[in-house]
Amino acid sequence: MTVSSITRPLQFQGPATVLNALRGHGLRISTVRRVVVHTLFAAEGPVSAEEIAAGLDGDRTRLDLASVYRNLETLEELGVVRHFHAGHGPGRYVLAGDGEREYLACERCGEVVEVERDGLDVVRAEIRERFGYEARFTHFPIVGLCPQCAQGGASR
Amino acid sequence: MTVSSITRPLQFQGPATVLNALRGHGLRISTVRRVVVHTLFAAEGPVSAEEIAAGLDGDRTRLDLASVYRNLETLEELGVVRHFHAGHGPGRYVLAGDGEREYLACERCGEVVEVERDGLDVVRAEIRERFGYEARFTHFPIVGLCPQCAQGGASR
DNA sequence: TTTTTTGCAAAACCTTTGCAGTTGG
DNA sequence: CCAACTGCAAAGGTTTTGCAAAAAA
Repeated sequence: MTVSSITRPLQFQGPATVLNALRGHGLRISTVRRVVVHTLFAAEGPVSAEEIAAGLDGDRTRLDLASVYRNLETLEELGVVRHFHAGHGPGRYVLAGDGEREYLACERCGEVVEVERDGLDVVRAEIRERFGYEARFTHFPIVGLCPQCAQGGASR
Repeated sequence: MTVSSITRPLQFQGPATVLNALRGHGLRISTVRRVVVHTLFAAEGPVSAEEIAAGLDGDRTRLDLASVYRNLETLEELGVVRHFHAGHGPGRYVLAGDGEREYLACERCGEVVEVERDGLDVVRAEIRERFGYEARFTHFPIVGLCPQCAQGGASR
């Protein structure tokens, strides 16, 4: 579960920015909220609710999963966070803020690579022309085999 | 949940062909098995295990869901069936047999269109060149907005 | 009769929800 | 103080699994 070329959001440069935004919306800064936000900033890429609950290093007192999900939902409504589903397994959450980044997920090893903005525009255009579909890879990214797994053999 | 341009598999032309194949593998032809196979042939496109269990017309005695899943797994191992995940909700099962057809799914209305074989080769090539990823749309199809929903406004 | 398959119940996994109690402002 | 938030427990949706009973060959 590696993630490469992760860039930082522009709109929210750090936990403090986000917490301020929350305050601005009449929301409160609870301990859980603070930890969730900090964890998202500390993460090196998309993380699951479970990873946030457990703490990225497995240390720290566990957060309640339900509270994590509720917080992620709140943050998503504010445009601070978004999530996507890459294959089976739990959803993955990332800081949003500087546009809708897209990902390619490997269905064998779980690796997720971030694609630079507009990287899939050509693909989207092709699909629009041929099928009339408006492909959106932000919530359901493209799944396939990463370069390493593609060489190594078939899929699972 | 409409599906257009569905073509019939080549390798297994009808329920009987499949049942023979099953027999050939030392498997037994139970009532449930027979019904599952017939339902797959009667379906006009990808169907969920639940739809198979309930019967396409909602009539007929319900099949046990666990048995349906077990049968689908068996049929998948034999290459008779395959399934994919289009967005949230249950997996969808289709007859396989004449190659890996691919689908485009609408994340708003649930519509699934079948893409003619090789229809996404250009897209795959593009992704391979740019990112080194071997995209596979057979198990996790492209999700987006169908022409109708794309016109109608934003997504859910 | 033997081996496969079923039916039911339970569980696993991810996520949401209800509610009483706690906490932030 | 009061609304927002938490923690826990329960439930919802999809899929899997265990096991004794039933059915296929």
